[in-house]
Amino acid sequence: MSVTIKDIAKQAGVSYSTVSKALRDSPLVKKPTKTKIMKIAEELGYQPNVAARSLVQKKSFTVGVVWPSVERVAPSILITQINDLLEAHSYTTLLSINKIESAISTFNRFQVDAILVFGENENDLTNSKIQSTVPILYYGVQEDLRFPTIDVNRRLAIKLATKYLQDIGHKQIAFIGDLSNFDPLQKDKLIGFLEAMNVEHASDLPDMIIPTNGLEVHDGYLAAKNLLTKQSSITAIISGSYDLTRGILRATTELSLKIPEDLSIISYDNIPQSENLEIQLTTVGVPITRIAQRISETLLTIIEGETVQHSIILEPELNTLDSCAPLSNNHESS
Amino acid sequence: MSVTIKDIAKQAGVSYSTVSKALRDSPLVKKPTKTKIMKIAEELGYQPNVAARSLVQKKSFTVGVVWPSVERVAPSILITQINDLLEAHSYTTLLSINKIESAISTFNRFQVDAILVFGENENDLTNSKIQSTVPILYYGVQEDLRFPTIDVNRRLAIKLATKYLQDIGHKQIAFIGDLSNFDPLQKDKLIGFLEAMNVEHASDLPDMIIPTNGLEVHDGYLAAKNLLTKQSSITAIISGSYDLTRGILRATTELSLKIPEDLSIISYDNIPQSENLEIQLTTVGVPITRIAQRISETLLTIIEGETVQHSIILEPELNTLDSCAPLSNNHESS
DNA sequence: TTGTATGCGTTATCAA
DNA sequence: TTGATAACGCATACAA
Repeated sequence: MSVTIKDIAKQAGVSYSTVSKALRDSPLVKKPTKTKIMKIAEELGYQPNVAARSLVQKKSFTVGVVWPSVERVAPSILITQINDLLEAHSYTTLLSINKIESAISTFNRFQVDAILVFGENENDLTNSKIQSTVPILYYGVQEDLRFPTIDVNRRLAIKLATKYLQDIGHKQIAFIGDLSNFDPLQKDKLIGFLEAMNVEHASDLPDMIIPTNGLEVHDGYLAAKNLLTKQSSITAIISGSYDLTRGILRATTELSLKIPEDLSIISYDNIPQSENLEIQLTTVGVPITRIAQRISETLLTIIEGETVQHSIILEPELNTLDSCAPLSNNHESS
Repeated sequence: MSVTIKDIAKQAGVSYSTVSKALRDSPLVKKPTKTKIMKIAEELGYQPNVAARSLVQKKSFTVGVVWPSVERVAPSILITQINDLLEAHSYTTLLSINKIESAISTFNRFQVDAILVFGENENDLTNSKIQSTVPILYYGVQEDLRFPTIDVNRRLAIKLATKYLQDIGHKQIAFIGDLSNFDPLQKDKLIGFLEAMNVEHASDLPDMIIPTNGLEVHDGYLAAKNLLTKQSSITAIISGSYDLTRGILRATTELSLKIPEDLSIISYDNIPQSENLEIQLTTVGVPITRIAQRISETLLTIIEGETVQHSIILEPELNTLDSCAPLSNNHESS
């Protein structure tokens, strides 16, 4: 049986409405009474009942996050950051790993103040009839045109990377990315590459597009090892993800290739380089902190009932560090 | 503004208490009235308000899951299964990725019916004063002696595996596991190995204990490749995790080793083999379905207010498939 | 500065 | 078979 404000009131010898005010730090309560009440609440281990509060306030100070694919590691850092940001505004986040429809329904019953949806990229179920009184924000994929969406411009990211390499003289540039599933997010990166390379189809650059069988470290390793042992004309690599890059670096180390002297590398990446790699990577992408920031802001905005831009696209930035070098002449002749 | 039973009552021309009964499918309401009400509720997109319901019922039909380290992939399959199992009993699960203390506090305010904690293995904060009106169940690590815990017997798992290999004639058995962090869960596996091998310390078997630098596929790959290229006396490998095993298999494939003819392998594993490996692995561990089953049951039991065994240890099973073979004489001589 | 009364949406008890 | 009403825990407008 949990303790209520009435229990505190009894202990403190005041009315329970006074307790309610005191706990909310209202100026309508004298300091001594307030401190006394606070102390008793503390002692009794009082926890305000969210149900009761949200019933009267019509607000739960809670954001529901729909996360149907827990297995995927990538968004987990993002979630953590969003959680922290929202917490600073005294919002709690709660996750549901149910299917999107049922999760949204749950959150509606719980009267959360907003819902953030991490879409499943696999199946775009635009047909599903989502009913929600609560405002919804999508991240990643536009699944439902009725609700605003935030996404990052992956295509431009890879395009930027490619152009940069071209600017510093590279022509033989390889793109290593996962094209094994029909993940539109991964495909988009390839398109950015094709655009920068000024070709229509992937088949126009058979030697420069190196598909992997997944997004794991080892996939990058295999692709790079394969590429670098048999083909020496490549002077730069663009990697579609951080994990692939780690694999690529393992391959170059094994082959005793020096970065950036023998090979330039740019990695698509959102995550600030926490792990100490052998080298400071040149990366391209939208920093995850910026994504988290923008999502949190937008969430708070739609909670206020204000409307937001329907489709928010976050633009990537190139972060030039040590893993790229201009193409020197002696390199070209090798 | 969401629709309430009063809105439905008005539409249907009945009292709202009748609506309440009808929606709960009470026998106290005539069929025609019931169907009529149901229909209107449907049309209006009615969603029952959990706050109001749990306020009066003192029950939210919700289980809170504390999951402070979203990044870790391993438990995610488990959570998914538990979620499904509980859903079948009409319970909803909600996850929190906050720190354990704050997550538990949140769930208390939400008046969930039970809390499941996936402990952080890194820091055992037994000292933290956790206040909870709601019953708690720990999984993995016993962090707080006041609450019941479910765990799997990793030590026995590896011991079983080792003994089995010994039974079929192997003597030169290697254990590949992650000992890089001070993760007690991983350490426990090593102890099982040492017990079966009948030695006190890891230093007694320098050539047979192969530590990796992590639990990733590539870590297993490196360890195995290193081991198998320089040391040929090993006839069997016990792998501390499924991912390590995948790496090990890549190494053996590269080295053209035949499993089980040239080398026997047993993998620690909870997950039913979904991925089609080249070979049907002999595995040891507690099947994840069994873990999920037991956790769900226990959760439901403590929700009923009944007490459960304080420390539940799930015992592993050996699942002998194709990756192990008795040690033949010609092998021994090689 | 404190206390009283009302209502949030729902279930449950009792009366009709 | 239906309807009126109290109660859940809390916040708040209003009275004291």
